[in-house]
Amino acid sequence: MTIEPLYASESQQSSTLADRVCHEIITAIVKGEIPAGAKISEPELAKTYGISRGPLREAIRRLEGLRLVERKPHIGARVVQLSVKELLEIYRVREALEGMACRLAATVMPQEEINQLRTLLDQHQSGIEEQEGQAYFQKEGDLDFHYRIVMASGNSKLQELLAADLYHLVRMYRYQFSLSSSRPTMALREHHQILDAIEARDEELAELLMRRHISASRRNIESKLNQS
Amino acid sequence: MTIEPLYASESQQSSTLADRVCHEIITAIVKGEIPAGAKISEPELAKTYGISRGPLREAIRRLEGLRLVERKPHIGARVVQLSVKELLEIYRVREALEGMACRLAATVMPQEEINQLRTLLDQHQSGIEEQEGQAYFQKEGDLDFHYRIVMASGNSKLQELLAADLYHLVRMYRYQFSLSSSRPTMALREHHQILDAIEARDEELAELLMRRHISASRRNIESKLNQS
DNA sequence: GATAACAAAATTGTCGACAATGTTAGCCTT
DNA sequence: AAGGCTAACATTGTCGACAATTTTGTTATC
Repeated sequence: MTIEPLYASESQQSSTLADRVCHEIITAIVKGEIPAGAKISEPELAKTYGISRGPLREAIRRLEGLRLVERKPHIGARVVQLSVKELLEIYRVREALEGMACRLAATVMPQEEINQLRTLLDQHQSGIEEQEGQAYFQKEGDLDFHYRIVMASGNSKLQELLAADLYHLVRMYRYQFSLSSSRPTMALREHHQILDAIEARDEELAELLMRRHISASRRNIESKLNQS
Repeated sequence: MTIEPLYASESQQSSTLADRVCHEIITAIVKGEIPAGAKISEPELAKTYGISRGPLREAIRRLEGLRLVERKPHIGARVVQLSVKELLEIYRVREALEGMACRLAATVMPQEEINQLRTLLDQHQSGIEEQEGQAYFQKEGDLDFHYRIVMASGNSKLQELLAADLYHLVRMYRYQFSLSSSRPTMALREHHQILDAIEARDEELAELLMRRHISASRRNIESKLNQS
């Protein structure tokens, strides 16, 4: 794994306890170590991370803004409860936003970055063939591709809404339901097609392919979860 | 003014100091009482609102999540600095998201709500004719229309991203630059056309008109700010 | 007069303690 | 025995004080 997921670089130590613990809790929630719907006990978490309740409460306030927890005054905070309806809503929003991101990327993404991303896709290919990195691809690799497209769009608001807000929830849903593309080969081919369109500077096709790609993921999830 | 802006109903007292003060600070920032780029002094603000620094810091953490302030460790928080580039980026994002919201609203918005919204537009009309409510329309009325469309979309993620996050910034930009539709009559006509399309359950047209409406606003801002 | 090093002040970060609210368990009444 | 009241407990909300870091102001040197 030579190229690391970009968003994992959030793991910088940020010199303040509240920020550091905030990232740790995000990871814990995303990976399900703190299960969905669980109550967040301030004294307990404070002890777990070895900090006081002050910084911890600040961290919880940020988690609230990220929609990872829901707070009720004088009652406490709970990890957000997952619903299939909301997951599908997120995918509809992603369709609109990432379609736009992809169109922008087709215009402004430097050739250098395109080459790097192509390399990343090749690594995903190897991972799938060897069956060893499949879990990685399912859980993180796919989103890493999307992440880079979004960052390449050059629209900072788009970057904030998707990469800083929505993607935490998407990752969480994937870990929880342990679903997400049971179609890694197909998804990877679509990634290549999208990148081809970007490299060809074909805005319209790039947007279309991205929307179709996300739409396919959504329908995949839909059928999987409806049958159960 | 019989129908109040819906998002103004955030002014509920939320039984905890941090939440209450958070809303107060949001209003102060949006209206420019705390000017853009200004440093947020914790002791000073704490004294202003008569609270301790604990809840205040929690409030600041939420403002950070709303992108209304930027925080640097050990240095402090500053009100976000406005840039024309970002404002235009927001409008591009709104084009995508509100276009989608409008398409959804065309499908699911109850006739009852459509009628209410039509009444609201009539009030805007009176306000413009009498020239008395023009300032209101420019600053809040327009966004209130958009707010209701978004809420009518039924997609909770869309509602969160737009109404809970982006709209604070949009309102702030409008107050700061004291710009926004110097074309209230034209904008109002477009609002009616959009509502017509929703009432006719014409998804495609509704989305198209909303995108065009926001795009026109953006170009209006663009030309205004480029000439200066 | 300008610059660098140092010291003092102010600000942010963190903590522990107290107050207010919500929850729970036990008791009493019906 | 079931339901409601009460009191004890636990948790959240708030505060003031202390520690760490940055900024500011001063002084001495070049």
